[in-house]
Amino acid sequence: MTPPVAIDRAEAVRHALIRLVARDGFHGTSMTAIAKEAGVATGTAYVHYASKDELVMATYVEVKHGVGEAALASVDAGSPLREQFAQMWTGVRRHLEAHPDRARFLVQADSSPYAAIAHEQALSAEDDPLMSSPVVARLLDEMVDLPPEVLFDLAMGPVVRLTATSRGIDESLAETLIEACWRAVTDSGSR
Amino acid sequence: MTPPVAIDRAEAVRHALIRLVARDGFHGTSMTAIAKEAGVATGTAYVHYASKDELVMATYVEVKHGVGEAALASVDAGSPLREQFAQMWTGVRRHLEAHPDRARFLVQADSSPYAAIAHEQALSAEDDPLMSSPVVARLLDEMVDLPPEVLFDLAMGPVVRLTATSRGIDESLAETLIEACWRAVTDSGSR
DNA sequence: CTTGAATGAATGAACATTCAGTCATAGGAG
DNA sequence: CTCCTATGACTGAATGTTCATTCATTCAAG
Repeated sequence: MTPPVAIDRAEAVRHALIRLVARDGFHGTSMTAIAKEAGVATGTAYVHYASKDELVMATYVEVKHGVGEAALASVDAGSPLREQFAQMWTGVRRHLEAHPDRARFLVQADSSPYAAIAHEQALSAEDDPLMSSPVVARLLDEMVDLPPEVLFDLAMGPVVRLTATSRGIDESLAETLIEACWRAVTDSGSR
Repeated sequence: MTPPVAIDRAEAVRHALIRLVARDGFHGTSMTAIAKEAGVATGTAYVHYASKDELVMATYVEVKHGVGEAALASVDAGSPLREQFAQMWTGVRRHLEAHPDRARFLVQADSSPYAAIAHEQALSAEDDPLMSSPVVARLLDEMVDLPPEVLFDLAMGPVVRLTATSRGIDESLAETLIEACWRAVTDSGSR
């Protein structure tokens, strides 16, 4: 008769970090505030993470993974590539619309010095579900000759940044934007 | 016989802020460190700015203006629109390559809560040299039916983010990217 | 002499991190 | 089954540091 769900305090701390960074930025988010938001004592965060930086890293990696999974989960491998692209895009859109705090956390973490450190350490490539997916590999093949990170920025950057905004994305905006992003990374019949 | 250039300490403080945020992020950049980097006393920053937030705002606005001016300065009003776009893009690229710290500062400020506050206060529209330019207005007219901020993100976002990166942009990457960005915001002969 | 920029030591608040102690649980001994 | 002990998550007050901000004072220029 264990309790139906033992509280995962490490997760509570990570999610509190996401919420506070989304609202107040990295400056203005203290460990004290995180612990309070998570409903946990100050010391508890340090049971699970050696330092604030380590907590931020772990959270960043978790959020990135979540986005990657959401992207892949919505792709039907039988569809044409252009269709697969729209499915991925929409998968990410829905995931981030369901978790707008993660979008806001992500854009800030991605453009902060944390991102550089994280990519050196944890996200080399095989750790990233997107990079190691054959579905994505086929899509990248179809695209313009540009480094993968640049292609990601062109293809998926706008969804992430827009869901992080108060504006949000309605159906018609989504449709127009998917087309714009596809056009950017693809160059069907030119030159 | 005034000294050839009286030191503009307010500017020195702003530029120190940019350098430190570029290296260490907003967290990890203290007023003490800024003053030291600027070669002034701690109190001096407060002679010119009422608070750290006000200093950040002023710096953010200055950097944005600089990018806007660099964009416009390189446009030849007689060229075809597609050409004007490339000129603007290249103008921004060169400006940020000459000041990589500003690129790194900009991406961080733009995705932080500071950006939202700044846009409420100082950058309504008529303050933004880009938004009030007829050249830009004609370009926006030519583009896909999307909100101006989204068009900016698609058209110029990649330059800013890439110059903020260690990777940098070589000539061939620039050419390919300008085409990609133009394709994104424009939809000449489709449907 | 007056004015206002510039100074940097001083201040109190807020910060990240620590740690001595509490408590719930698990497992072995009886 | 009951008791005892060991384990480790959890706590929050305490620690020393660093922070943003202040202000009495100096200084240069008019």
